[in-house]
Amino acid sequence: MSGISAPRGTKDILPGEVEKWQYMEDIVRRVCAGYGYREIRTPLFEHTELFQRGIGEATDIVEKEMYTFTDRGGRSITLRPEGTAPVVRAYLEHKLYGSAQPVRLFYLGPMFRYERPQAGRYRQFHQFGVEALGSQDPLMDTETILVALTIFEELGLENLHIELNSMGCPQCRPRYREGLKDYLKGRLDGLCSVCQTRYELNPVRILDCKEDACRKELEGVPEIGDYLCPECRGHFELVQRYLTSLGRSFSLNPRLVRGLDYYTKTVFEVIAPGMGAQNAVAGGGRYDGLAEECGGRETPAVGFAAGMERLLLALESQGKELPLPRELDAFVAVVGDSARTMGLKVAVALRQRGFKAAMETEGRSLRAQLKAADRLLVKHVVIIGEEELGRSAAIIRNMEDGGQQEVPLEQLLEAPERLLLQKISD
RNA sequence: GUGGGCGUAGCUCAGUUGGUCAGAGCGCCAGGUUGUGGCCCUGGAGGUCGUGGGUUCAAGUCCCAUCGCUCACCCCA
Repeated sequence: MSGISAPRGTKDILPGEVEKWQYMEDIVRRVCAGYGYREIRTPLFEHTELFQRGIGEATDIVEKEMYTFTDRGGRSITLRPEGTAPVVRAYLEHKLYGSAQPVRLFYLGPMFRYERPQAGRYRQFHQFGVEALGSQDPLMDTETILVALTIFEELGLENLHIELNSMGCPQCRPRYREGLKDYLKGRLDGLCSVCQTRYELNPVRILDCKEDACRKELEGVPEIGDYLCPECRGHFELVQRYLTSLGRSFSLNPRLVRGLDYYTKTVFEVIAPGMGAQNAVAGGGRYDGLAEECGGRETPAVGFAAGMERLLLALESQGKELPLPRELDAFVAVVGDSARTMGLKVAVALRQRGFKAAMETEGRSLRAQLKAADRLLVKHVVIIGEEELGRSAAIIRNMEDGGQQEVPLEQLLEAPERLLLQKISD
């Protein structure tokens, strides 16, 4: 209603909502740490070139979704649309290949893509992700998938579906690409206009097209699985075997291609049921060629990213309520000017003892103060009025059961924990 | 970029074929209880009816434009 609102595709996360985010972030950090991953924080913007080279010119992200601008120094800058390229850049820039390999990293934060917003899609959205750099072991592919699944389970999500595919490597993917083009050559007229341009630029992505016409032409399309070189085939089989050995179910989807060019070998998505169009809560895979593409040494790596808004939506659609703890341990209510000073002392003493405590500042009636405390979901109200002050005492009122008792001020100031904790455990 | 739906108090919404239509519930503030929350009662604050044009004696109510929100397509988190 007032003049300025948050920009399209962005939103404020207000108290009441932000606690859910903190809860989710805590789980992400704890699980990642439990797998030996350490947090990395990269800039929110990078040189545009990083994403152009890393993600690939022919991708939707680079073609039409980046927030790119020229800074005052004439540099082309882009708000990060994803987290992997920046992490790889940091790994190379700080020569992390010099530390013990593989390097396990995770990140958490906002990403930016210029798209039309809709349910589960925003222009500023939040992802967390992990990247394991310096390992070509299929066990590492499995590990990153496990990290994702563990986090989702800790959050309480159920019935998640894993889709797996292999994109091959520089040895075998070109052969598949050619096989695909051979198959499509006589069918170009039947493809949508977008796919006709993809034919030359990035034919593999035609597999991913949802147009009916294209799907029809693709009915007998060769699958990459038939073209994988022995190395890629063996790698993919091991990833599957490791997952199976842990009792993890998944399905193979030969059409799973992913929108970024840098993937090699394993790719996967995690799908949440019942979420409508935007049902991919996480996606990732192996990207053995990205570091070289960024101008660095060859570095095999694998990782994934998960969308936090979508996870919250998935939790909501599954009826999972995230725990919302009571915010304040105590509210100090004061009646009369002289009580204000003592109330201030009491509030400070409570906080020094580790209690979360707020106090009355508006000079309202006791009734109004209790009403306010009630709405703040406070466990206890400490009441200090002229009468109590005269007796060097205060009242502690339990807002959950309505019970209250008068206690000496001295005790409240020196050792409040017994008074409040005793009440809490009741 | 394409297409559909919607824009009336903080929130959820009523407002019949244009003529007391500027309202209700909840929320908020205050009082009833001059020192005690949740229930109840009373009162109060709060809206250029998204914005700008147009039609009309008269427009939340019709028309156009515009902005915003929302859902879907493409694609992705």
